Amino acid sequence: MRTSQPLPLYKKLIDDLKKLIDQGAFKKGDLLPSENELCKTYNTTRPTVRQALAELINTGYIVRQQGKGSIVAEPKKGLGILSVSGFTAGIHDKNLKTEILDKPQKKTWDDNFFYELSDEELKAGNIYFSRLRYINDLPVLFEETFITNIQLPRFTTRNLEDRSLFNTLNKYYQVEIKEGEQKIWAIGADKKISKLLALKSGSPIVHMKRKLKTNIRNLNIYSWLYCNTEEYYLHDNF
Amino acid sequence: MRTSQPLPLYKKLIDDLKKLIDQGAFKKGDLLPSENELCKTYNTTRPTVRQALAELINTGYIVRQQGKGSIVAEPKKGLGILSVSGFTAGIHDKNLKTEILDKPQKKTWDDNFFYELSDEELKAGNIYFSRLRYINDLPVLFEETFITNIQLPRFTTRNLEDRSLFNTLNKYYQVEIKEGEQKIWAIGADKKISKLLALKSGSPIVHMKRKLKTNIRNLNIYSWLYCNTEEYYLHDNF
DNA sequence: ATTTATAACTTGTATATACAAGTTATAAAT
DNA sequence: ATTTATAACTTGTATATACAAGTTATAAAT
Repeated sequence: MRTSQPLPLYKKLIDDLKKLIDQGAFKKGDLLPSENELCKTYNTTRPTVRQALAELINTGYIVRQQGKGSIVAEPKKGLGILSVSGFTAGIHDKNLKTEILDKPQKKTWDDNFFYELSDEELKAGNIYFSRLRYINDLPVLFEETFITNIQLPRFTTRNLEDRSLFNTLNKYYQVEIKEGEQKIWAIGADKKISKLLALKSGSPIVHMKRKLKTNIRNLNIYSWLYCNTEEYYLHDNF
Repeated sequence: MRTSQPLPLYKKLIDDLKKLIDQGAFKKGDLLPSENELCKTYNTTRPTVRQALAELINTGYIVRQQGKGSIVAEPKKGLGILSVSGFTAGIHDKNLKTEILDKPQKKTWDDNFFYELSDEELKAGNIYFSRLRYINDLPVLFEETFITNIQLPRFTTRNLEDRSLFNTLNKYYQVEIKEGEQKIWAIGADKKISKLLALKSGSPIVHMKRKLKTNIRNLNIYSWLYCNTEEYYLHDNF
């Protein structure tokens, strides 16, 4: 791979500060070093430092208070993507299980795919896989995923258990989710879905179709979700 | 009311540009005046202009492209709040109708209200109302709303038809939505809901419970939604 | 007519600086 | 001991400027 050009200073500052907060060096409520202190540390000037801090405000890492400083906050939840929550206690990692039903495989797009596809996407085809997620050994969420097959060498051999899809894309392929959309319906479970989710046929389930756009042109992630909400619900912070 | 201090220049720029885009003077895909042109018009310098443009990027009004300019975009939907969309054509204003079923009225909180309430909220009570929304004369969304009754004089006399709840709160009471959460289920419509939404009893509908926090302490907006998704779906951009 | 180079534009990153305005600890006055 | 003023800090807003780097229309060369 070609060595990429050096990061702009303000982006390095963003990365450094986010890392420090993520790692717990600064905890919620703590004051970040003042703008002038950061200027000295990074040998730069306030406009550059403030450019970085603006990004931390947007992503919810900090709030600023005039006269006081930059206060570390709870980072916002990611992108309005719904997570599954239980009615009672929080769901611990060990109560979550993911089963791969269809292993990642190269496919061509269906002729009447729900979303409109660009010519580049049509040419590239997709990588398809499906997963069934369990909470406390109860099947709760069936998910089919289509990823445009662009710049994803050896992806079909990756391990996608747990919550690792976004991690894998980010770590090995530098893919970041930029924005997206989701559509939501309530439908009656058909035969296949009711069997997967251990429900009576026709039981109300939440169906979602999502399109996530990434930082790489034409590389989009599409997913169809079918969720059993008898014991759990879909949850979203914004 | 006391005359507030003059708006900072960059905020005036934000307001002006947003207004121009909202009013359609610049349409999706159009190029905004270049930074240097805006500098001349407002008799200021690029850092100030860029401070304003940064805000427009964050709220999704524009995207910028190096070498080209600031391109007007589709503004992001607000705060991950789901809107109702049709399968076919876009929904025009005249196809939307809102019927007030229960007029705004002061109430006390239910003993086992779904969300936990602060002592101040319990003491203040709430303003309750319910609305039924139609698209093309089809009842699609039944919504019950509870607003903590704090600093809302004469609210029960306000007109809440159309999409004006947030506008009313903002315009007359300076209330802004800061953050929120939503929980989503698929349920079978009970007798009352199925009648309101003109569905067979037991038809799958989307049920949401939402809590929206505002800039005013203890003033929260709670709403229960019941949505008929046979002809339309809930839609969300993020 | 087509290709190539260039000039003139655009936004991206950065420095250097100034004063306004809010917060907080300290020193001075009572 | 308590109050008051001040100094030293913080972020907020703004000016002025410079060069890098991407885009596009135009002019020059072929």
